[in-house]
Amino acid sequence: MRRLPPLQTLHAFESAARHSSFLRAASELHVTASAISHRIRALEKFLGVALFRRDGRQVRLTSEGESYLRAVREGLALIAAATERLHVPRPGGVLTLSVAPSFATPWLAPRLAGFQLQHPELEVRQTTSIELVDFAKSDVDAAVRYGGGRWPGVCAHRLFAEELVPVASPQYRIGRGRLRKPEDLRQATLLHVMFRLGEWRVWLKAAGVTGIDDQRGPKFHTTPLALEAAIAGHGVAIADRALIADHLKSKRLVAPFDIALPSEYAYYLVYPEDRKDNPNIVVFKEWLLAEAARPGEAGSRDFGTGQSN
DNA sequence: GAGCTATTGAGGGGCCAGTG
DNA sequence: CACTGGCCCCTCAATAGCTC
Repeated sequence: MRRLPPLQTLHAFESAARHSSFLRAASELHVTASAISHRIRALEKFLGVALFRRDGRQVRLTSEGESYLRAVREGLALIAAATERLHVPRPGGVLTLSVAPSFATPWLAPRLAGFQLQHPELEVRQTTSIELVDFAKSDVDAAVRYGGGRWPGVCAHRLFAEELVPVASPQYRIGRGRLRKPEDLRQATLLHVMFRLGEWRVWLKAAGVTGIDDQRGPKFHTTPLALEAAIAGHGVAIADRALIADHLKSKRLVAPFDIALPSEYAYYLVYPEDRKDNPNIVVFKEWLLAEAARPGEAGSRDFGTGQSN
C-alpha cells in the first residue's frame, strides 16, 4: 500500500505555495487561514519534512518544498485532466421553452410526451408567446420561432418551411354544397389570425381567385383558436399543412383544395450561441430535428439545411 | 502602536464503524 | 435501526512576530 497524504493537504500546499501566503490560499479555497495552517502542518508531519520556512509573517518554500511542489503540481494536473476526460455533461433539471402558439398546440404538444419518455431526468416547461423572446432577460433556454431564420446572437435550426392550405371541417357547407374549388370561397366565412392577416390575400392571389374581400371574417388572436373555430364549422381557416397533419389524419379538418402556398418563412429552433453546448439544449435539439425529419412530417418534404446563424 | 499574517489550542459538527 | 464513541477537520479566539 502506497503512502499518500490526504488530498486536501496537497491542495492547500499547492495553493499556499503559489500565493506564498496562507491567507490568500485560504481565500482561494474558501476556508480560514487557520485551516490552511492546520493542513500544511499535517502534511509536514506526515512527510516528516518542513515544506515552508516561516519568516515572520511571510512563508517561503524550503528546497524540499520546491521539489515536492513540482511533483504535487504534476500529480494534480494529471488528476484534473483525467477528471475532465471522464466528465461528460449530462442533461437534467429544467428546460424552459418559449414556443409560438401556432406550433405549440397542434404540433409540439402531442409529441412532447415522447421526448419526456426518452428523457425523464429533464423537466420541460413550455410557454407560448408570439413575441420574440429576449434570452438575456428571461429564463427561457430555447424557443421555436417563425420567420426568416436570421436573428443576431442566436443559433437557428430550420425545422420545416410552411405550406399554407385552407382547411375546414368536413361538415362545413356553403349554401347547400361543399367546398369544391377555390372560387367557392366567395361564399365561405374566412377565419383570420390577427398577426398573420395577409395570408388569405397571398393565397387567393396564388390560387387565381379574384373578387373576394380577403379581410372579411372573424379574427383570432392565435392560430389554434382559428383552427378550433374551423373544426367547429364556423368557417375556413388557413394554416400550415405540417402543423395540422394530425387534424387532417383524424379528419377533424380537411384541405379541400390541392393548392399549397409555399412560404419564404419557416419554423426554427433558436437558442443563444453561448448555450450551444448546454446538454439540455443539445438533447432537445437532436430530438426535435429528428421529429421534424420523420417521414410524414413536414420535414420530410422540406427539411431545412440545419443552418445556424 | 496599529495593522497584518501565521500559529496554537479549545471546542464543535459531521461522518462512520462498531455494537446491542 | 438507533445509539455511541472515535476521528477528522473545521472555526474561533487568543497570541506572537513582523512591518510600517
